[in-house]
Amino acid sequence: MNLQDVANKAGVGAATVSRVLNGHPGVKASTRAKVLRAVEDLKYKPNLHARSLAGGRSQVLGIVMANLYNPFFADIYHAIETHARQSGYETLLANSSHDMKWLKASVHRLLGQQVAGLGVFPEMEPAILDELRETRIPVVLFDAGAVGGNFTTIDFDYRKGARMLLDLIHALGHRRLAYIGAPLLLQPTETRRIEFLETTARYGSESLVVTPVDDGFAGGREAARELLRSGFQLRRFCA
Amino acid sequence: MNLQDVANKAGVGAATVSRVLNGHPGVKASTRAKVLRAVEDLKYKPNLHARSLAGGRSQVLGIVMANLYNPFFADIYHAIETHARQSGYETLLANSSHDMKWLKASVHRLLGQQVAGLGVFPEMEPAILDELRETRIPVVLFDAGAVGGNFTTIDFDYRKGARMLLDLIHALGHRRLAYIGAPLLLQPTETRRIEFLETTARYGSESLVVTPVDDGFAGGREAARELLRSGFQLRRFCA
DNA sequence: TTGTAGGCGTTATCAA
DNA sequence: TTGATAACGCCTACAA
Repeated sequence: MNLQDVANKAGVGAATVSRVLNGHPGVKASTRAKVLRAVEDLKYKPNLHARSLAGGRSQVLGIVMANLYNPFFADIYHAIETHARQSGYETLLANSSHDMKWLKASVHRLLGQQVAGLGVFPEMEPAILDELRETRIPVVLFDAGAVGGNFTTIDFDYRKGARMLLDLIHALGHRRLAYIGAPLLLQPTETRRIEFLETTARYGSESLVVTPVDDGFAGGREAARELLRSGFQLRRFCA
Repeated sequence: MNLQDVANKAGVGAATVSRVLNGHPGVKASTRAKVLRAVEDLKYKPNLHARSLAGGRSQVLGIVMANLYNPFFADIYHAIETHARQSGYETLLANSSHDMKWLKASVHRLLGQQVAGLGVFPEMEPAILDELRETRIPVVLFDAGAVGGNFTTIDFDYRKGARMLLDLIHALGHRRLAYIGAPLLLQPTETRRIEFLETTARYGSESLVVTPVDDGFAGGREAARELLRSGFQLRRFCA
């Protein structure tokens, strides 16, 4: 079931069908109608592979995430998708669960898919970064430090963010604080942990740091249990 | 940047490069080495669109989810992806945020992508279902009732599940129960709500049903607030 | 063991 | 306003 079939059914040339399907101007209204009816009748669906092969560039953005479990990343992905749509882009998700091998494979797959741009959130090996730099396609990195060329990066001031949060918590009257950090010792986690310790010390608040093994719900449970064992009762909730 | 370039660089024919890349047998070791070196030198990445156009079949499964925010669905997607990988399949995600228009578009996109199979989790219009039935490609539906042909469905006994949960809660000694339901009045939600009311009545437990407007974190907060306003204090946590 | 050529379904370029 | 026809990059007989 291809373009030619539709063209035959409508009694026109393949090029005309293509023009109608892509909204090109200069097609007589009656011809257009014939084509559309044939498309409808045959329930024709264009082959997207052929389309992007012939067309050249695509309107697809490749997104690589480490862990969609994490609502934080799910949130980011959702935002990206929404904005991409508004700008007429599709979105292609590839998640490599904290595994460098899969990450590499995912990036290569996305490149093979001829994406127009790439957004990468997990930490990357320098080798892949170099490879990406040579592709010349726009890449947005997350927390990757200073970069240039076709690279853009989204960086955060984790230290400041943590301090603002702790100030708020202190202002709300809380004096006994616990910090649950991600299991992987990434730079952002470390930074937040340090800020937590320094700020609670400055306030003279009681503090406790818990680092679960798992980066997910199991880790959360584990951390909560350890917290309770350590004497952090949740009295505040009980009025 | 294409097969022919690699072939030229390696001093062989395009077909040989293709054979090497696809692990076909019957290529002299020395030739294979030459090709691989050329691939490496040129940092060649095969065009996946051309590949699946020429190759015909694809090893890609299309998955449509309503809401990746919801950890339940994120979990399911993750499981699908893991198992698909183990069976040599890629996974293509399309999420249509509870919007029938996007759902339809997503399904069409996936079909255009020539997926080998489809997994659809949001509820579908009968029209799309009919369309899918004619494509002849295997489709797995979620809670879609009895189907046949190329359709398979995963159904749940929500009633029994709810009862088992309530029995457990009762056995643990709880006598004051609240039910927070999804905002959309889907069949499964309704079924669970009814079972909740019947079982709590049977046990003579105190019960309350809350239905937030939003299907997400905001809805959860809303529901929790309403719960607390209604006198459901969380005393059990305070020993 | 390797190369040549035809075809996959679409878009784009010409003529007509 | 249309219709052939040549790419697009790859795979796969078929030959050599």
